[in-house]
Amino acid sequence: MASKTALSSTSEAVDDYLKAILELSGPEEKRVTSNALAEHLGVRAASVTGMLQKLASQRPSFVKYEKHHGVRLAEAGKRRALEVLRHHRLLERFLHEFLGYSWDEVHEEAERLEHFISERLEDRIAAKLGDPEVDPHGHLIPERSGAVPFRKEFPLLKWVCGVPAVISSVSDRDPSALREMQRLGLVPGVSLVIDPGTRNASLVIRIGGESDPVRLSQRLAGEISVIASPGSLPDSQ
Amino acid sequence: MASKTALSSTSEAVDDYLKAILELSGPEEKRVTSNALAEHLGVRAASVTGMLQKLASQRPSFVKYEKHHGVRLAEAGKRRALEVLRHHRLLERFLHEFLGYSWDEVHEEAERLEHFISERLEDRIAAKLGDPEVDPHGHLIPERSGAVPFRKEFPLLKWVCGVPAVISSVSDRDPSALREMQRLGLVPGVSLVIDPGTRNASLVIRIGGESDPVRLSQRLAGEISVIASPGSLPDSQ
DNA sequence: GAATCAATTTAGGCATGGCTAAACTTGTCG
DNA sequence: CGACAAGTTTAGCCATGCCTAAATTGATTC
Repeated sequence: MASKTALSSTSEAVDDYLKAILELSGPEEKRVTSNALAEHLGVRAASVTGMLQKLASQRPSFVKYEKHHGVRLAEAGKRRALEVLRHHRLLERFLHEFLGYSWDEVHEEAERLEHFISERLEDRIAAKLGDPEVDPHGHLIPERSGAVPFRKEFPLLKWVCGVPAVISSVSDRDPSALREMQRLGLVPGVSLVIDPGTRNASLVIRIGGESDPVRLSQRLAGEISVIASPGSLPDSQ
Repeated sequence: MASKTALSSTSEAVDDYLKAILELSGPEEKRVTSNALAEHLGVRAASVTGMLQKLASQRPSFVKYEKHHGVRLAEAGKRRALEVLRHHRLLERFLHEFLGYSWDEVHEEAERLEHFISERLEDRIAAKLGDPEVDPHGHLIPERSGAVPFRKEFPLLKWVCGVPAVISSVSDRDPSALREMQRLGLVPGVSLVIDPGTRNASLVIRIGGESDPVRLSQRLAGEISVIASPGSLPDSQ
């Protein structure tokens, strides 16, 4: 490798660590433990420690790391993590919209390519798509500037029985779950209500305006996030 | 890395070696020397030796390598090299046609992405483009099956003065040369004739039907390949 | 305050794919 | 034949990023 972007370039592995920290630290930007990272990334905790030490000691530093007390993103790390996340979501949308990829196929391809597309390609794809705000799973696409769009959403499993909700997003990690959701019509934008017949292990819901209740496994329900159905709650202002 | 394609997967580096051997060995599949590979790849000869030993000792073997006597592609290596080359040329065409990339911008982006696109994406891109036969620089795109299209073409520098020719392809490696060629209208499909006024160092040509002669630096002329203008030579049969 | 346990870090290794410096082949010329 | 130069290979080193096994630390709990 002769001369890339020179200062503080990132490898695929580094990208993956930064993305994982971004995701696991959540909107409150909590510290993330080595173990949580190890599990999320599918590597051993000792490998995580090694990488965190390297990321923390670089100039500019990608993470703030305190031994035995977890890690959080520093400015440069957050910037790169958001850029890669933007790549991922733009790619998913592009593959879906222009290349006939199905809902459950986009994630894997985007996961590989997100590390390697240039700023130029990122821009061309965004332009071709008309600067979209969400990916095919309903996740918000970070802006080019690094601004982070935010939307308060709730796990379906914690939603209140009887209150109408709209699916805001679904996890993109499990293709078979995605196929099942598509079969049931559980896609972002669809409204539903949790039925009183619900037990602990699984959820009974009514989808859209339909009257037939559907039983949802906890595994599937756990992949879905919702927001309040517009108009269902008085807007407090 | 847990479980990829398992048997004989390729790294970016391996891909680059195989592509380089394919290119340098030419249609006659001559043996390629370590030095030639080192120069082409921008690494030291010692590094090449190490890699060739590894490639030759794998099962199935990617190359046939004899110490001190160069290397040639084995079956598996040729298959992978052609696949990567197909990726490259399809990507160039796709970036040019669908994403507004200019002639001189496509190579760099395609060079990075060619290693990472799946068979599925390769197929979708090919379908979207209508299974094209050439890339934006006029190079033939290998078929999915691994079949190698072939066309006898000649370096413009070795073409005969006065005989009409058509540009069949131009090298994609030098963006500034490509911009200059585009400015002059020297793109694949354009016809030209070498003028008698030609000296050793540079070429004088007439482009298309125009009467104004143009002086071409040897550097630029060296990037251009031509075929006989249809009808200019009696078809011997 | 000490024992214990889980989480975490250190120590030491492995594979990949570069590098330099030093040896060794090969082919050519006298 | 023999010597030399160019080309090639070997030997030994570095960085990345993963691993296992063995410390170590922090947070209880008595």
